[in-house]
Amino acid sequence: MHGSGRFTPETAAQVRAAIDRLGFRPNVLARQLVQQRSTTVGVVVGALDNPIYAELVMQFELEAAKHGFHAMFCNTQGDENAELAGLGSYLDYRSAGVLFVSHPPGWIKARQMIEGRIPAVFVTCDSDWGDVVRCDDETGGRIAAEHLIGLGHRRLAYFGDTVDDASNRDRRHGFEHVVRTAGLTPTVVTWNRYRAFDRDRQAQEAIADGITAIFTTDDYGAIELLEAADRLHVDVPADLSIVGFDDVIMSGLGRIGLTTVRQPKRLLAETALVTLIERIKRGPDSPPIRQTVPVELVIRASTAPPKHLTQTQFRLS
Amino acid sequence: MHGSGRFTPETAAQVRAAIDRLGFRPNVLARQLVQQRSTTVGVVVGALDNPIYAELVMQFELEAAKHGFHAMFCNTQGDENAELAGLGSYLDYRSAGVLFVSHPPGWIKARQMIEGRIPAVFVTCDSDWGDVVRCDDETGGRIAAEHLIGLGHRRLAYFGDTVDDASNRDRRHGFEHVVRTAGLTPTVVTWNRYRAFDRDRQAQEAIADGITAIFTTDDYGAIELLEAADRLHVDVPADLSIVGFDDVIMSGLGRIGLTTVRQPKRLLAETALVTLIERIKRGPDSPPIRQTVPVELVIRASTAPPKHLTQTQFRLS
DNA sequence: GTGAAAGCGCTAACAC
DNA sequence: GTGTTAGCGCTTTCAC
Repeated sequence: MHGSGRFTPETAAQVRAAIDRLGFRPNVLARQLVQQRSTTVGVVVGALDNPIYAELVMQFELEAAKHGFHAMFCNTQGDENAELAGLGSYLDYRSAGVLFVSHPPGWIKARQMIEGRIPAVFVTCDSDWGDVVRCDDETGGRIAAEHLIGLGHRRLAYFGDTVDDASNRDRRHGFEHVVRTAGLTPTVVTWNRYRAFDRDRQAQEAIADGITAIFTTDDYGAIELLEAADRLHVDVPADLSIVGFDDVIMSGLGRIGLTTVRQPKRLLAETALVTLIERIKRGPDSPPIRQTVPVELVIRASTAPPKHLTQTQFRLS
Repeated sequence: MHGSGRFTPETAAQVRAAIDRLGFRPNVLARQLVQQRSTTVGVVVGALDNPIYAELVMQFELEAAKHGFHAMFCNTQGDENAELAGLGSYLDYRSAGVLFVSHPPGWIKARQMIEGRIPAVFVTCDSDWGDVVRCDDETGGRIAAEHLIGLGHRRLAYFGDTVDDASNRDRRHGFEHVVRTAGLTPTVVTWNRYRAFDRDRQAQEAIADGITAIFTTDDYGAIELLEAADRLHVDVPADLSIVGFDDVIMSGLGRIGLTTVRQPKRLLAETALVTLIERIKRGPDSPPIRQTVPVELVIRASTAPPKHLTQTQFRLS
């Protein structure tokens, strides 16, 4: 039935009819057992209710299906044990690969479990053992800074996540580099996304300190900041410009209107799958593959020249 | 190793050590092949980038993991063939169950494929053959109407999706019932979520028609409507009150502030999994299980008394 | 080119 | 109780 062999057309037709009639479906478990390879790919994600992950994970599945793979997934919720349990089950299923969407909370043990057994590709985050597909985070930070400085801002801040992984670090470095090159000194603040009170205080301090523009490490943080600004009656963008990173769908809503650095989600997913397939082909011993995809600045309503500039212009006119 | 049998403690320790050393993991495929049952559950979802689905699907996986199941998923994107392909692979994997998160686009063929083979539970939508777990849509529509009428609105509209499935229908019925009982006549408009231009026109017509309050069949639509209102410079809630349905995380943002009927996502997922397990236990021939979970009105900034009322109050004072 | 047979890794049933 | 064996549903190899 599977390609080879030749039968009389009527036999083939009969068989096909029987298949349809009985609804026969080959048992994937049996096939994969004997073939010693599976079409399952495991996706490990922090939490699907974070829009950027949901968008990425959706693209993964779409791409996986396109290549004949079947997607499994688990939400780690930032919990190491949940992650290891998920990875364990991918091991048990003899998955063809695992896709990490965010920096694994239990990365040491995760490595012990997976390395050399299942091809792993890290998307949107870094790794010193698996393959990695990332966007050009450094450039992202740079264009954010260039945009803000171009608008006339002189007092700039970077608001970063408590987990300072390679992606966040590169975004910050790109940003800091441009700011320093312009002869300015960026303020760097780390804020805990789980503590609303602290966030408000930190936002307020930055503003009291004369900061007029903030680059955050992701849209999630940027939107939190927007909320904090609203609560503090700080006008965005008149009193404060904000640039995010990711470009989640939400950021494009009129009411949010976040200027941000767009990650090409579809392309990230395509590249991730192609990388995975390449890795399967090359085997575990060939050197790690590292891919970078470009980013793009999307200008919306959350950025504008700082107020003192607009006032000056007003006085001049 | 699996519970029964007794060995000397040292043998057990040796074996365990060997397992750890070699990283042995039982092959799930082999086990499930011989046991004739699997721990895979398939989730079929429209598109994960719709927040309500992402939130639900995340809860499914969390619940599934809690019960020892492993989640696979596929995005149908509203495409019948994509859905059938996904269902096919769940069949091939001999999945323990399939969870439908939205009304299946290819429901006739879907039924033919799945019914009698894999337990199916429909969450947030209806079905005349599988088990269903839904929230109390009718009551949801009612409390939305009661809230708006209680605020003093007299000209009310329901904005429904083009797919008028059982959930949408019940929400509308509940809404209409209360409105009519109050001696009023609701306007019903069906809008196509894929055509922004039409939506703006329809929103404008409703407002021109004197509508002061709209209940939409989901938050997605409500937020679209909010956007349309902003574009048309219609003030929400002063000129127009809006009530959604779902309570996605986004709706709780200060800038969105959508009054909405909350679906208890976690509870829906818990109930769905319990129902699935019950179905597996009972076998395919026992009658369908239907479960309902309660909803709750969440009042935010998108609803207020209609302007003529506020003006009257102003004149009176 | 076609059919029979071996075996993938595991579990369950059955003698010992 | 413990060891052995059959067999889950496929694919692949190897005679014919």
